[in-house]
Amino acid sequence: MSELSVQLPDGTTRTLAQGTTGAGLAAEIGRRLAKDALVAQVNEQLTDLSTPLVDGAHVAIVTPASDLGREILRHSTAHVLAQAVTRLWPGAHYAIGPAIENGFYYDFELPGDVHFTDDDLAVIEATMRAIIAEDQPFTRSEYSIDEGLELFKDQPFKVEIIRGVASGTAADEDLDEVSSASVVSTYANAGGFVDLCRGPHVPSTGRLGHFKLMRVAGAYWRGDENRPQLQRIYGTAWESDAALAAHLHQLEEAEKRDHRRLATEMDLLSFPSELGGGLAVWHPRGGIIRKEMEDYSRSRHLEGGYQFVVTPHLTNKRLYETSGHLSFYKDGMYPPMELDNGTYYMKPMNCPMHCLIFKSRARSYRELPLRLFELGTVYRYERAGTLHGLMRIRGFTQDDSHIYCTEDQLQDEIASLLEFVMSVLRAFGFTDFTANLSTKDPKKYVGSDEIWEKSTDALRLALEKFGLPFQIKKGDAAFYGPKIDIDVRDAIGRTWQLSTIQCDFNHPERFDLEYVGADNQRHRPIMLHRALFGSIERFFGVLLEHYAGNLPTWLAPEQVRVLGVRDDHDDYARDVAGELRSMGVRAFIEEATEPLGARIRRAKLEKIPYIVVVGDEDVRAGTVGVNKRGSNDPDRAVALSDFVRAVVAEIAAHGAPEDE
RNA sequence: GCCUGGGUAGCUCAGUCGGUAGAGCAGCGCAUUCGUAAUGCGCAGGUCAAGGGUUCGAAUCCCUUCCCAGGCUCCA
Repeated sequence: MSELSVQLPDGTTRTLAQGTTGAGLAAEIGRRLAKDALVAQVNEQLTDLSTPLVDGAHVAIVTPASDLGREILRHSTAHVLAQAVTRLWPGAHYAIGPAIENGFYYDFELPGDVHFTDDDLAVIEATMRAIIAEDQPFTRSEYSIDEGLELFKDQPFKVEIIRGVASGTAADEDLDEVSSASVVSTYANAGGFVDLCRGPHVPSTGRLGHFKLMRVAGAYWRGDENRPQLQRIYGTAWESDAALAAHLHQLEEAEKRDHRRLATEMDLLSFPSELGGGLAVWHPRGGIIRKEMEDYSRSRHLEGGYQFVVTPHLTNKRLYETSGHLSFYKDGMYPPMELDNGTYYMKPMNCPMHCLIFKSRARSYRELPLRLFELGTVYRYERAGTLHGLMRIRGFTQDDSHIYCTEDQLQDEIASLLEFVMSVLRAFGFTDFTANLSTKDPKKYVGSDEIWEKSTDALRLALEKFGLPFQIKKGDAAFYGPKIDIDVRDAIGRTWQLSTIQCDFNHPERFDLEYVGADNQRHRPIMLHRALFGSIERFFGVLLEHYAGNLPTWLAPEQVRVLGVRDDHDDYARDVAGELRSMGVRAFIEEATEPLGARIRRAKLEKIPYIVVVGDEDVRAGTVGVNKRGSNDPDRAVALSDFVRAVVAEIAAHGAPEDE
């Protein structure tokens, strides 16, 4: 009667006095756990440590060094941020402040026309540290809706959240802010700061402290650009100073491999402001990498049964009226050019033009699947603030292909596409793939339910067949058909969405595409869109970051640099480089006008895969000294013919399908 | 497009209170002739993003435009 029992994660049962809280349980288990405990997880539900446990519950104590623990820390740190801001700017409105990956944010509106600047972060952070030093308890209370509205009457964003929840029109994230549709829960700290929150929170602010405010940014209230723009402060928070330092170090590492920085350092390309934003020029060193990528792509497509097509950069607007894109995407297109015989646009996509190729004559079922491929350059007027290096630009080239097939061919075609895509991505060094399968948005789609179901199944089966882990994104498909997006994980664990395979029931309809079947009847083909790199520019950026600029030999702009020890070795060095070049290797020399160490250092900094040093012994014996990138232990006296053969083989192997 | 912060030599950056432009690296020249991550000396390099304004005087203060960064929104 006066006891209760709970089950712990290890399966054991504990008998506790009636009214024991999560904190009490942690204390019974051990002093260390009591000190570390942040919140309790009771029957999968997170509660404050101060909440009494219920009989028969499964209880786990959440500690900082866990995903859940960090999320709690981050959420509580966000509250401290809001408390600090209201202390520094009395009358500040605070909106929402969730935990996010690696940290947290909180959105604010300051009184008057005041805005945070970067310099304010240090002041806010100092105030937060003071609040943490005060070790203020987080005290939970519950109120009725009316009481809640009264309590937050000076906080318009909180009022809007409470009203929304009360009227049942709230978004999911708002439910995190209150407790239920009829109960408003709050957490109070010292000094009169109260925040709306479902909780739970750490017991007191003293549990926090391993955090750093990162930046201030604008963010629309409710994510709606027609509503007021608030100011968002981002921070990162961790369970220990060591974990915080590790995260900051990781950010520095990511910055070092930033493709914009590497592209400049390695003299690959630039974005001259004379061109305008989001438009790149490729320098010789970037150009040769791009050529290798394109050559490889073309050769694989040729093997894969694709037919190459070329379409213009400009088109009469009628084409996009037919495709139906003009009404949807006009804002994302460059403005029209009015000419004598009509209105023209820069092309933002290749698909409608490929449809015209399909339509140019009668098609037989014997031609299907018809796979059209083009490295097609398109122009999209991306909004100024969205541009980001090579990842988001205004002029770019898609490795774009459109496949026309019958319904019966759909299944096999998708399966072979998936295999093709991953095989090519592997050749570029990516090995870790995941996928998203986007399904029909019931509010916005064209095509019959049967075809949606059939094609969605085909996509799903293909993913399952390859054992590719995937998540279903319900309702995330474009209106014209379901799709698979493929993400790759890079060398430092970031994921990038690259390839896409999309079913399209819209274009064949709008362009009235037909083929004649074996039954001598006309049929509508299904169209698949497929981009593998997505955009060559973006893929190039991802590659650079993945390899931190240390591109594999087949892609490296300069593959071998030959250095004579003294200038009387330069002639032999030239012979070596010439021999390599005659075998198709990009090899160059740097004459011996500087000490060898300096020239080696430069070549290393330029991330050249092979540095070849030749001196007296080499001239005599027809050998070279090979200093391979990443190695600190050069090979001396390698026969030139052996070296040439090895490098040529390495370069040739790049793109060999992995099953060879 | 919106919010905040920026734009100084090819790159990275300094430039105080408004007094007229600096460093390192890279480049070029000369010397140095060297066996695996920096040889020395010298030279050159600038419409301080662009335009306008205030001022005796503007890299510096104000306005407009362009470009960049981080976010938000958007992304066929």
